[in-house]
Amino acid sequence: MDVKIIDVAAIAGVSPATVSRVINQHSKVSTKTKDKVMRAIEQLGYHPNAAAKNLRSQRTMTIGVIVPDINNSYYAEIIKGIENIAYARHYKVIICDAHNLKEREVDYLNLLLDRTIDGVIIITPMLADEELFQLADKGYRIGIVGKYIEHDQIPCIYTDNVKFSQEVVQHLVEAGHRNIVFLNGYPEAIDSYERLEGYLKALRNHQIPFRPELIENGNFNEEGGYEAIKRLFNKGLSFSAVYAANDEMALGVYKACTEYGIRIPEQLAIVGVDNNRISKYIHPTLSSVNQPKYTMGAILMEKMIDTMNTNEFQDKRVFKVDSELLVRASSSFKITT
Amino acid sequence: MDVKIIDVAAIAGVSPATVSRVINQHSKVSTKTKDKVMRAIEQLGYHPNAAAKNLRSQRTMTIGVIVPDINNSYYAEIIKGIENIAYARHYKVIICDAHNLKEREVDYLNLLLDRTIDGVIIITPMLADEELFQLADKGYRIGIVGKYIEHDQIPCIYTDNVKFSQEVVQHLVEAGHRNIVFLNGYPEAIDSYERLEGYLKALRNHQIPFRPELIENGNFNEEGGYEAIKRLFNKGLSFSAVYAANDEMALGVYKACTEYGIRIPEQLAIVGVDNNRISKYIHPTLSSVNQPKYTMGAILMEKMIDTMNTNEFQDKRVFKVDSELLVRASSSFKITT
DNA sequence: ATGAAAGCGCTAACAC
DNA sequence: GTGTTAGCGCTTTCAT
Repeated sequence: MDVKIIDVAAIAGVSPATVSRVINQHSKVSTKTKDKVMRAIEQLGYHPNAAAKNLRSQRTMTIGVIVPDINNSYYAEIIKGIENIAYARHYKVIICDAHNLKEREVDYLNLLLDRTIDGVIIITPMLADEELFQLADKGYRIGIVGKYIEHDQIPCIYTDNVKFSQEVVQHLVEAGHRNIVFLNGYPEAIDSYERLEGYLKALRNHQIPFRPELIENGNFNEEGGYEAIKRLFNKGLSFSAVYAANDEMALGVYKACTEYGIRIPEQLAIVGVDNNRISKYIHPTLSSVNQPKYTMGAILMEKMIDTMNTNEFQDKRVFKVDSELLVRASSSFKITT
Repeated sequence: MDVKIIDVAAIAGVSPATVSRVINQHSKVSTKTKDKVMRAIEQLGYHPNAAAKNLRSQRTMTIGVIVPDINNSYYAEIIKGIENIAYARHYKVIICDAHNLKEREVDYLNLLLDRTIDGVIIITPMLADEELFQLADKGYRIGIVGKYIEHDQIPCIYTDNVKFSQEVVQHLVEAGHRNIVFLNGYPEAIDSYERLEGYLKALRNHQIPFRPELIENGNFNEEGGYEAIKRLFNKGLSFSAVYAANDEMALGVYKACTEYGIRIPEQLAIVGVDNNRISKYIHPTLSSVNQPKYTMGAILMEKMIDTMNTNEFQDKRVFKVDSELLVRASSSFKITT
């Protein structure tokens, strides 16, 4: 832009300071001068220069969002929640696709250090908690979606993996299953071990003996789920149900079943997690756990903005939201022993 | 950050200008001083302040991307291409979800005016070409994905809707269909009328009479496709195939077929566009046109960055990429008359 | 209620 | 090859 605050000031016959006050609603301006200034702004088509503003005010009104994979509808929905609140509060969102790479996560975190962004929301971080703590301790604003964090400066929102996992297993047990495979993601991921924990707890509650050979790793993706279940099939193990730690892996199980001629749900029941849109369309429809993704993004963003503005956690820091098991065809067959 | 360029300069025993030169690889620095400076930077943990840099250099190294809906895998894939190039070229990407609202598109475009971003890529813009021209004429950098634009300062990339539409219809005709429904999106959308144009051309080529009553609008979404095809069913019109201008609407057709007990593809053949991931999973699998989404995003971003840096279109401005019809089960039944 | 003036931290033009 | 200096355009004391 060529026109700057001093030009507006000249036209309006006031000082740049006054123009600034008008723009930033600094109350202490008479209605008359405010009008003059507004007219001048209008007339010149003045737009405040963001960089100058940022430099002077030491904030950018921009939040970074580090997401493992933007083209995964699970994350996209969370981003949608974040973005929507951002828009309403006049914040901008810089999207950072980490491609599931820790290195990229770190790279993007550096935007904090050079003040490109005022804060960052990390969705299911790969970074160790310790590393996040260090940044927070230095005063950088961080928020976490999808994981509980033990640091009083880091707001976080997550869902109770253990709880819904127990519900999944209970549902399967009630349908008559006692030999239930658990397909987990990468073992380091919080979502993996918490879901595993729920699985184990539920087995215990129902006095079903734990068979470690029924646990397999599928890396949270379709191919991984496909390979994992094939390993189990090939070992000749007996089981009548699969609880996959996400829908992608469940999709892999479908594929393997087609190849092996195994009927779902009569011969094998399947339950996934995420309520991926595909789960409603695939045949048979896939039972899955639905998480309030949009809400998680929205709530955390709201909290981030609030704490950045007040510099205080006036109340809640940790948000735990409930997920819900949606029973569909893939697990709707009762077996009798 | 508390440490600034002058602090580094002091420690290294040089001037701030030299430090700046080192940071920005301004060659004309002796290896010795460069080393000293690097050490000082390291030692102090110095990070250049982005706002100051932006203000001084009049650029933000940030590109805005205005997308109709981020939680649509079609767009998400394009963004992925954009984002990946941005990362490689050290650009940041501000994501702007227009929620299919022209008003929000305009809002986000304003980021250009206050120099928050150096340029903006609009994916299938709602804004009239004229309005885009005006911005470009004022020197703002704009790029378009998914539409041809007639302005020598606006790079654009798009796919040949007319061409692949003809292929779709030809495929259907070869399978014996002569009464083919065309489900289009909102009529104003370029993708709608170009696909319609291809449909009409193909009919002409095959000397099939055009029946206007076989054209219905489905607004590019599942619900719209569902309603549209129901209107046709209810009118008692005869047709044996549906060409839906996108997969979402095709999904709606599936739903209606289930309700009406119509078998796909024996009683009704269906072809969509976008190669939505669901098309591979739904039963029967949906024939669809695959667009090189990722590539479109990547190529355009590359072009944007190049032109922003050289201030010139050294060569190509318009990119036309090919799409490909993927024939699946939903249209794999030959009928004989 | 308003104005004057001092920077925010950096880069680039000009010296040397 | 390196230093000096003058801003980039804005906000914010401190006066008045």
